[in-house]
Amino acid sequence: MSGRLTKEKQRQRAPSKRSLETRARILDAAERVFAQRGFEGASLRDIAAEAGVQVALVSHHGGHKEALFARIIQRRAEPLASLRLEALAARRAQGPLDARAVLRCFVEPYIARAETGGPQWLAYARLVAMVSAEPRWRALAAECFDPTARTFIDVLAGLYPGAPRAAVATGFVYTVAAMLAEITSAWRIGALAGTDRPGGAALEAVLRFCAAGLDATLSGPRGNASAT
Amino acid sequence: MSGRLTKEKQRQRAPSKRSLETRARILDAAERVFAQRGFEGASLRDIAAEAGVQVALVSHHGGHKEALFARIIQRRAEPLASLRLEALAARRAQGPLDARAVLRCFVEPYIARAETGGPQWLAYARLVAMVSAEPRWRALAAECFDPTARTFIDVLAGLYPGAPRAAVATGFVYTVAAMLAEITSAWRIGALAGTDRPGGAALEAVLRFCAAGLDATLSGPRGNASAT
DNA sequence: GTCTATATGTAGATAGAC
DNA sequence: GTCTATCTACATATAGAC
Repeated sequence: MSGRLTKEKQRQRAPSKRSLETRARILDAAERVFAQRGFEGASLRDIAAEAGVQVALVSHHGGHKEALFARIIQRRAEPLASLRLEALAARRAQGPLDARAVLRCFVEPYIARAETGGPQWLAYARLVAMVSAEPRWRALAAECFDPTARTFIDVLAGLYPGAPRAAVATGFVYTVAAMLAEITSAWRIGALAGTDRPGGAALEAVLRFCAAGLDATLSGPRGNASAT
Repeated sequence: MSGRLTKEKQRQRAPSKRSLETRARILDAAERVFAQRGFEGASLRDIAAEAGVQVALVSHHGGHKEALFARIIQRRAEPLASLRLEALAARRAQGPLDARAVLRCFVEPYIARAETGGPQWLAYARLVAMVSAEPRWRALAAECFDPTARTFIDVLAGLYPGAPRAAVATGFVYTVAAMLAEITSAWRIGALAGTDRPGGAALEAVLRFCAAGLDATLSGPRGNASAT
C-alpha cells in the first residue's frame, strides 16, 4: 500500500521531461502572442498555433486564460527580482551608494536581458509595460513588482533624508516608465530621430536621464514652481 | 433639379442637433470603455450600453471598431496639438527658451486637462498611453502625434547644438513616458508611497524630473559610461 | 436616424477517446 | 499527456422595417 502511494506521488510530482518541454513551449508561445496582440487580442488558438500544439493542451498546462497570463508574468518576475536585489547587495558591499548606482541595480538586469536575451525577454518587457499601465492587472503588479519596488524606494529615501516618500516614489515610477519606454518604444525613438542609436546605449541613456531627474526631484528645494 | 440637389446636400452636411449629440455621446462612451477595458476587451455592446443606445447605432456613427477607435484618438489629438504649438509660440514671443520652458509647453496642456478636465480627458490619457505603447497603433501614433513631436524635438535640438538628434529624441520619448506614467500610474505612486501627494503637483513633478534628465542627457559629456 | 432581427464567425472551455 | 470533437456564449457587422 505504501508502495502504491509512493508511486502515485511520484507520478504527480515528477512530470516527464517531454511534458516540461511542452509546458515551456506553451508558456514561451503565450508570452510572444500576448506581447504582440495584448491580453484580449490573443486567443488560446493563436497561442496553440504558435506553440505547435492543440488548443486543449494550452488549457491543460496553462489553466484558464487569465491564470496563464499571470503565470507568464510570475515566471520571470521572481528571478528578475532576485537579480535586482542581489545586484543591490553586491553594490552595497563595495562602498557608499548614490542614486545612479541604486538605479543601475534596478535597471541593468532588465535592460541587459531585453536587449540581448532574445525575443522572449523583449516580449516579457512588453507584458510588464501592459501590467504596469492597465488597472486590470493591479493585483498582479502589486504581487510581482511591489516588494522589490518598495525595497528600492527605501534605499533611495535613505540617500535623500529630507525628501518626502511620495516624491521618492514618484521619481521611481518615472524611472520605471522611462525604462519601459526604452524597450517598448525604441522604434519610435528611431522614427523621430531619423537615425539609429548605437547598440548598447540604452542602459546609459536611461541611467543618465533618470539619475539626474531623480536628483533634481529629491535634492532641489521643494514647492517652488518656477514661473517658466 | 438644382433645388433638389441642394436639399440633398444640406441633408448630408447638416446633421440634426440630436444626431450630433448622439454621436458625441457614443464617442464619449467609447472613450471611457476603451480606456477601461482595452481595444479588444471593449465590445461594441459595452459601448452601446454605456452610451444608452442600440448596438447598430454605434456602428452607424463610429464605423467599424478600429475606425471608431482612431476617430476617438484623432478627435482630441488635433486640438491638443494646436494648444501645444500655440503655447510654444506664445512662450517664444516672451523671450529666450530653455528646456524646461519647452517641455512645459508640451506637458502642461495635457496634464492640466487630465487632472481637471473631467473623466473624458483621463480616459483619453489612458488611450494615448495604449497607442504609444502597442505596435498595433504605430500608424495612428505617427499620424496623430509625430508632427508635433518633431517640432518639439527640433526646438530642443536648437537649444543643445552639440547633441545628436537621436539623444534629443530619446530624452523626449522618456519625457512623454514619464508624463503618461504620471497620469496612468498615479494610483501606483500612491500605493508605493503610502501617502497621497498634494493635488496639482503633477505638472511640477514631471517638469522637474524631465528638465533635469534632458539637460543631463544633452549637455553632459557623451560616451563616458560611468563605472558605477 | 434609429430600431429589430439575424447572419456569420470565433471565442473559451471541457468531455471523453486513446 | 495528448488529441478530437463539440458545447455554449458572445463577437462584429449588416439588412431592412419604421
